[in-house]
Amino acid sequence: MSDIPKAYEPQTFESKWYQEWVEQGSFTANPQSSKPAFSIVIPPPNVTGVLHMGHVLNNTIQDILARKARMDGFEVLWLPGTDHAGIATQVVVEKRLKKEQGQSRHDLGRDAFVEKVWQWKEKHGGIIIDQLKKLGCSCDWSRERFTMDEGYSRTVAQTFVDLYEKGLIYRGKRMVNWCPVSLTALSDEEVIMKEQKGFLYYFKVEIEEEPGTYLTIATTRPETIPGDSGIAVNPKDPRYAKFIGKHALRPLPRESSREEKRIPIVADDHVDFEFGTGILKVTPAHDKADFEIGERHGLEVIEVIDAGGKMNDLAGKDLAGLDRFKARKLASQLLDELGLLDREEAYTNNVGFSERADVPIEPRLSEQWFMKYPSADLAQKIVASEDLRFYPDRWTKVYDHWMNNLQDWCISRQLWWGHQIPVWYRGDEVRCQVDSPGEGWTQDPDVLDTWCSSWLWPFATMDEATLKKFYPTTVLVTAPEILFFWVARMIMAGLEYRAEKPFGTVVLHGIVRDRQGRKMSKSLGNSPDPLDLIAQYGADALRFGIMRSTPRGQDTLFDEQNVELGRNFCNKLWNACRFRQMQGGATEGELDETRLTTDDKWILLKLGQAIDEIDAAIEEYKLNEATNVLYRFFWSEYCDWYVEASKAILQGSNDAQKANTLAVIDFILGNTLRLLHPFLPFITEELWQGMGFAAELPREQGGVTIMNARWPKAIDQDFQDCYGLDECYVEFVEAKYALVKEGRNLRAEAGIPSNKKVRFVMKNSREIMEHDAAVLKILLNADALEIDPAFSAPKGTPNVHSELGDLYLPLEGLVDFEAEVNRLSKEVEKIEKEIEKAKAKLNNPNFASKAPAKVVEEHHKRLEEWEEKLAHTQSNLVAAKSALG
RNA sequence: GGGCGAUUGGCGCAGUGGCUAGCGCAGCUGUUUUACACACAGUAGGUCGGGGGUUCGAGUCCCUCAUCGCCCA
Repeated sequence: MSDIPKAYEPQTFESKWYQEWVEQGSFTANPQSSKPAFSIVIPPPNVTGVLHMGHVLNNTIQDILARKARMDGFEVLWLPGTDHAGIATQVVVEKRLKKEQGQSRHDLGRDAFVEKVWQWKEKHGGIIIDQLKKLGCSCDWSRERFTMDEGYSRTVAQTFVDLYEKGLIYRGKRMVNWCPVSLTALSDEEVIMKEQKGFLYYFKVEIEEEPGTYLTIATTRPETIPGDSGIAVNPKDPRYAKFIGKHALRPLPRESSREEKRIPIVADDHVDFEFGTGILKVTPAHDKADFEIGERHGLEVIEVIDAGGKMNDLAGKDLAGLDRFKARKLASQLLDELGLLDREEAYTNNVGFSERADVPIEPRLSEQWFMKYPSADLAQKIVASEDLRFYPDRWTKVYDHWMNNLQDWCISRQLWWGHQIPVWYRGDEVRCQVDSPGEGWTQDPDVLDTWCSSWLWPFATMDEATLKKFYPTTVLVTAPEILFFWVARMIMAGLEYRAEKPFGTVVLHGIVRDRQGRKMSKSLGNSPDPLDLIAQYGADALRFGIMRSTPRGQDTLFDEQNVELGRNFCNKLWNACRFRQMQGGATEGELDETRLTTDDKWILLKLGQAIDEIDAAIEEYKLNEATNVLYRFFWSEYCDWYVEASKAILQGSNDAQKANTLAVIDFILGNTLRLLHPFLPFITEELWQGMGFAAELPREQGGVTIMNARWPKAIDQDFQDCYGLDECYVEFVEAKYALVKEGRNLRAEAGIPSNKKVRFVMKNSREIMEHDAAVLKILLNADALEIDPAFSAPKGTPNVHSELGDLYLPLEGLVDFEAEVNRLSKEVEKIEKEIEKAKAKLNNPNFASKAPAKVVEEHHKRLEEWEEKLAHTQSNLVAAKSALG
């Protein structure tokens, strides 16, 4: 590091170190290791995906935890991989096929299409993995897994067979959420409720038994009228009781015969009499609640919308062939023409949308595979008993609520890309087994929901030896969005198949939003490309920026400024190391207790405090807090105060003292680099090597890479005793620095530029040692600092009062007394207010009698301090006034 | 409709019932001083969403209302 560039240029070393780490095998987990295990499985990103800010946040957290654990002496496994993402991937490849060859998947046929998807995956599936490497993720790439790997797929199939044999998987004709664009069933979790502005159509039906009598029904979906097979009212609703058991005439299709139009009026408790007119049209084929009502009353199921969302022949001549939304308009028109449309009202309701295709789902009766969740009770208990913990812990309630309302899981998808269901048919025979029973058997064409494979991720990715060492995993880091999709299901799968929880802790982080709080999305164009940010600022800067701005468990409002701030921090670190290098001298000298200055003791104690705070923060997964402590310690405490103070020695001529200061600096920097390494892996490695810290250490303590360095130890009592680190030095040094601030303020008030050297006089009230005087001088940028306990200043000399004494800025006729009077008057006013407040409190007899003695005493002391300050300021004010004349 | 969360200087956030409510960014003023202008120094800016209550004492605890966000129906 002889030739360090002035500015921090991450591009010059980030990829170099990553390659080095991989070549050294630093990320590889050894199941035979005798060290304690720490393991994380990555939430596998979609194989079709590209890195977005959410991944950056998610993986940075995991990397911090993994790197910290390595430094703590754990054998770490961070297991990476990707997810085959059934619908998303199939759609991507289908679109491509259409564009490039003008073909649909049906033109190719199933086998050829699946082959195409594999080709696509081989070619493009590695993109996101490469991007994670750019971010610095220390995953064990030798164990990279894909949910469609052969071994993994087999486990998925075996699990299906097992649950089938246990009677937990069954096939049935049910109402499912159907996506008319993807042409597949979806699970409840894949349906997103969205508010939609629409209309409530009020239409009339005639009572068959009472010609001329009409009932008015409100519906949001008049196009489904041809599918109505009944009318329902609440039996407790007096308005309609007399119609129960009679029949209504369904107005559509128009061409139906009177007999075909005749539908029964039934009584059902589930009808809400507040909604609309309190009368419900029942369409069992196209609404889940209606289906249930239909079942209770034996109503016919009339399907009028096909799989693609178009009206079929049963919808009647007028509507057949139309898209469902066009049909809605036409249906209301037809009702109007028939004189049966009473009115339309604007109405906002919640409509379920397909998560993937972003179109309204169509409830549809179809033959699907369903799963009753295994080990659900245990899964609920293990979280309730805190044997498995969520951070932040409020998510336990959300989890619990979902677990209390478990619905069977629709696991079949009408796709080609995925794990084909291991069920075989020959004539009427059905067999559930992993491999084909032989000739003449055909496999169920459906594939499994992607989550029905990824729920096995924490163990299906590991071989026996790995499981033995690393299962259950230590922590799972993910977003609450997939608490039900994935986390809850993994818990159940883990308990069922490993008889053990899949992870001890779940860390749930927020969503990355833009500055205005909007979710980042491609269509809004508000999502920056992390790779661009890395190219511009460096991966470390991106990591630091996002961690520093991410409140625990709350959403992150992302602003590129955060990354810039991260870059600035790296630049500061870079230059602080550069400054050390420029002082020359050997690295890592021993600390000599007898030569430690008050500033040395202060910074060592501050380091100790920072280590304690960082340890505590990481322990609770408050990584932003840890980041902030690092920022504060390094920038404000070390650079702004300690380094500046150390110049009093480094620019002096005492070589032995200089060497000791350098030893303190090396001690602090060595610790700081290690503390920062999990957050900023690249720059810390570059500097660790460049500063020569690596050279002197054994391999397992950071000799080869900072990755293996030991996490800093707390500055414990032994250390403090050994180096005479008493808390009284913190107090003294902070009083010293407070005096510096006051003195600098005096200069600024007097309009003296910060680079102009001036003379100060200190009338000290406590003993000031030579070193401390030198530090005061350099920090005040004074050309002279006289220490004179008997100093008598000319009247009106600007001065400040402090714990260590009074500091005067003799200006010989240059004082602007008017400004001074102004400033001091304000000061007096402020102090008087504080005194009033303190007095009021102390004069309250209840305060004296009920508050703890310690608090009362503190208030007395505070009052005294204020009064002393007031006296001083007032005398200054009087002097300034008299000088003014 | 049910649940969860948020509300503290312009912005983003900290704040175990008790120091003068902190921090960072942005702002303003000054400075190219020998690590860093991606910097340094100084400085302004807040009756802690409203209202009640408990308490000697409330940003902090309780009740209530309001606004915003998320999840579930």
